[in-house]
Amino acid sequence: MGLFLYLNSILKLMIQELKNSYGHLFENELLEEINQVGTFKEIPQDFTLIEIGEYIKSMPLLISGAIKVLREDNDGDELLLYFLERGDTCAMTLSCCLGQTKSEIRAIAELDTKLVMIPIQKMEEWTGKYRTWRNFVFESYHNRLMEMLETIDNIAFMKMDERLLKYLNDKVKVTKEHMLHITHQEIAYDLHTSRVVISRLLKSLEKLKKIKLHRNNIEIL
Amino acid sequence: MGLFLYLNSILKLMIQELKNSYGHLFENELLEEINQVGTFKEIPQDFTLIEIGEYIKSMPLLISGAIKVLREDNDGDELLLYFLERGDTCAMTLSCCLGQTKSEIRAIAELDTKLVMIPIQKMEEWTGKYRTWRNFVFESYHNRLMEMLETIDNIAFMKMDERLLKYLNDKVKVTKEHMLHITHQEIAYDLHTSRVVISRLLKSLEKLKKIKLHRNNIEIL
DNA sequence: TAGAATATGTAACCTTTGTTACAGCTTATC
DNA sequence: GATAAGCTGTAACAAAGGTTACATATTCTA
Repeated sequence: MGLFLYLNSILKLMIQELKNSYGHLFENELLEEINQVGTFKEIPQDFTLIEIGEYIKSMPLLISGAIKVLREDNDGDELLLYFLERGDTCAMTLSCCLGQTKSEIRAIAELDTKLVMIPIQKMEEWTGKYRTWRNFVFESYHNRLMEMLETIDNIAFMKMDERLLKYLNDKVKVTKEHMLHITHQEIAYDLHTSRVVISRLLKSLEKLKKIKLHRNNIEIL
Repeated sequence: MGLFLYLNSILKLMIQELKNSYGHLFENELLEEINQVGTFKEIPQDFTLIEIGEYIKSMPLLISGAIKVLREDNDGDELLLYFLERGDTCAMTLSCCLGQTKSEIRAIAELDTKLVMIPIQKMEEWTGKYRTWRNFVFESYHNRLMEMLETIDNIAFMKMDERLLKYLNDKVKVTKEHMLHITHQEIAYDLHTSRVVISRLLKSLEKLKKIKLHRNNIEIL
C-alpha cells in the first residue's frame, strides 16, 4: 500500500510537471496520453543520453535542465551544435525515429535534467491524431533548423574570439549562473580548437574586463 | 477554343510531370489536389526565387532542375548551404510558412528549373488530411537537417582545399556536366573566401591533375 | 579597332589559428 | 608529505587563409 501511494504520487508529479511545461501547447487528452505511455526520467549532469551511431527508440520531452548536442567527425573532433531546454525536443531524434536511422549526434546532459521519454510508435500516431502535437513537431523542426543556421553563422562568419564570447554568454543563459565551472580544455573541445588558443583568447578577454579567470571557473562580467 | 485547348494541354502536362516526380509518394487524390491549386512555373537559370527577409506565401515542389540555397550575414558575406533537386522541397520555406516569419535564406535557380507552387493554407490542410503528405514534409525536414549537418561538417572540419574539391564535385552531380561554367569569383562567394585564395587552390588542384582550368570554365577530371 | 570590362596568375605580406614545448601552480592520492 | 595528475600561462614557431597590388589575357562594346 505504501508502494502504491508512492507510485501514485510519482504519476501525479509527472502530470503536474507535464502541465507546467507543455500545458499551454497540448490539450488535456494528449497530456493524459503522454502521462500514460511516457517514462519520467531524471538525468544527472554529464550523463550521455545518445551516442553517435546508436539507434533511437524513443524521443525526449524536456521538463527541466538542459542538454547539449554535439557533432563529431571521423577523427573524433567535436563541435557543439546547440542546447535544448524546457519545452524542447530533439529534432534529430524525431528525424532518426521516423527514418529508422542511426543518430548523427551525441547528446549530453549539461545540467541535472528531467524529461519524459515517448515511444516512437506513439509519436507517429499522434501526428495524425492531434493537431497540437503536429504543430509542436513542426515547430521543433523549425527551431532546430534555426539553431543549425545560427551554428553555421558562427563558424562561417565569426572569428574565434567572437565565438568564444558568444559561447560563454550562451553558457550563462543555459546555466543561469555568471560563474561558469569549466576548464579551458572543455571549451576547446566544444569550439573545436586547441586549449592553447582558448587560454590565449580568454586572457585577452580578461584584459578587456569582459571576464575574470579562476582555476576551473570563469566569471562573466 | 484554341486557348482552351492550350491551357488544357498545359494542365495535362503538369499532372504528368507531377506523377513522374511525386507519383511514388502521393496518392492520386492528393496529386489531383496539387494539380488543382498548384501553379506550374518555369524558372530560368540564375533567377532569384527567394530573397532574405521576404515573406513567403507558397512552397515549391521541384519537378526538374536545381536550386541553390544560400546564407548571408549582416556584412553581405555569402555561404552556400545546399542544393535542392527533383522531388525536394524547401524546408526553410515550410518553416517560414508555418511560423509566418521572414526568409532566412536566399534561393537561386542553379539550372533552368520547373516547379509547382503550393499555397500555404493547403499545405497545412494536407498535413492533417494525407498521411503521405505528412511523411513527405517530415522527410523533407529530415533531409534538410542532414544537409545542414553536412555543411557544418564541411566548414568546421575541412580545410579550404578539401571544401573546394567537394564543391566542384557537388556541382558536377547537380549539373551532370564535367565542364563547369563558373568563375573563380563565383566559387569564392559560395565558399565565403576570396578570389585569390580560390585561384591559388585551383592552380594546385590543376597541378595534382584533378582539374583543368580554362577561362570561365573548369573541367573536372 | 580602341578602350573598357572581366577573368586569371602570382608575388609579397599580414592576421589568425594551430602546434610544440615547458614552467609553475593546485588538487588528488597514496 | 611526496608524488602524480590536472590546469593554466606563455614563448616560439608553423601553417592556412586573407589582403593588396599589379601584370596579362580575353571578351565586349562603342
